[in-house]
Amino acid sequence: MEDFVKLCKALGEPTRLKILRLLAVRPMYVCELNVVLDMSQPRISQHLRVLKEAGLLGETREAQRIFYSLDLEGLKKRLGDLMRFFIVDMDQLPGFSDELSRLAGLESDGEIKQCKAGMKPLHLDEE
Amino acid sequence: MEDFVKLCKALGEPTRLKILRLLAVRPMYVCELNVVLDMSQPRISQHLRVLKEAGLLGETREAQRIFYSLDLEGLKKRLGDLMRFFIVDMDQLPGFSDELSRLAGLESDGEIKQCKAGMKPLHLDEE
DNA sequence: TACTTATATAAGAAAAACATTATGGAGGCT
DNA sequence: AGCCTCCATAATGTTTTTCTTATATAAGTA
Repeated sequence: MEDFVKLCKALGEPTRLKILRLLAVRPMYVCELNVVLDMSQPRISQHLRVLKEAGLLGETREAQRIFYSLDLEGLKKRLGDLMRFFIVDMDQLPGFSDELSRLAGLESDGEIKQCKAGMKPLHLDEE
Repeated sequence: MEDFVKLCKALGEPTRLKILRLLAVRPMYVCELNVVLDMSQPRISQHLRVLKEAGLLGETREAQRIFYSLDLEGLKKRLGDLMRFFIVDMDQLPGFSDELSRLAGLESDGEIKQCKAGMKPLHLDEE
C-alpha cells in the first residue's frame, strides 16, 4: 500500500503533474524543463527527485546533462494496479489483518446496532 | 488539471487509502469505520471530508447516522481520465499555453544547444 | 588551469497537511 | 425535557511539504 501512497503523492502536486505531462510529450533535459516551466532549477530538481523515487522516471546521463523520461506504459500499469487494489479481496492484501478481524467482529452479531464499542470508554469515576 | 491534483492528493495518504479500501468492501457508517480503523472519530471525519471534496464518496443520511460509500466505477473512470491526460495532445488541454509556446521556442532552432536562456542573468556589475 | 554550463544538495523560512482535544448540533430514546 | 449516540467542526500543536537562496559536484571548453 505504501507504494500506492508514494505514487499518488507524487502525482498529487501541480508542478509535478506538469513535469510529467511535459515529459509525456518527449524526454527532456533538466535545463529544458527549466526553460519551459519557467521555474527555478532547484525547484525542478527536487520535484524530479520525488518523481524518481516514486518510480516514475527514467534517467540517462549525457555528458553533463541528464535526460529524464516518463515511461507511459509503466504509469499505465501502476494505475491499473491501483485500481485492482480496490477490487481484489481484502484478505489478499498485506497490512489489513487488524482491520479485517475488527470488521469480522462488527458483522458477527448480524445486524449493525450500535457503535459504542468504538467510542472511548466514559470515565465514570472522575474526581 | 486541478481535478487530477485533488484526486491524487486524496489518494496519496495512508489513512484515506485505507478508508477507501474498506468502503470498497461495503458502504459503512462513520462509527463502523471508527471501530474497524481504530482511530479517533474526528480524524476519520476529516479524511472523509477530503475524500468527499475529491468527489470520491457517496453519502446517505440514515437517521443520525451517515452511510458513506465508494463508487468504484466512478473511480475507475477518474483514473482512466488521468491516464488519458498524459496521452492526449497537449494543446487539447487547458492551462498549458505558456508552456507550449516556450516549448515551441526551444525547438525552433532545430537542435538543443544551450539552456542558458533559462538561467538567471548574471549580474556583471556588482560592487 | 581557469571558467562556464548543468545538475544536485543543503539550509532555512513559509505554508500546508495531519492529529488531538474540545465543543456543537442533529436526531433517537426514556 | 433530559440523556445518549453519531457526526461535524473549531482550535491548537506538530509534522511534512514546498520554495528560495546558497553552495557543491561533475563535466565540457578555452
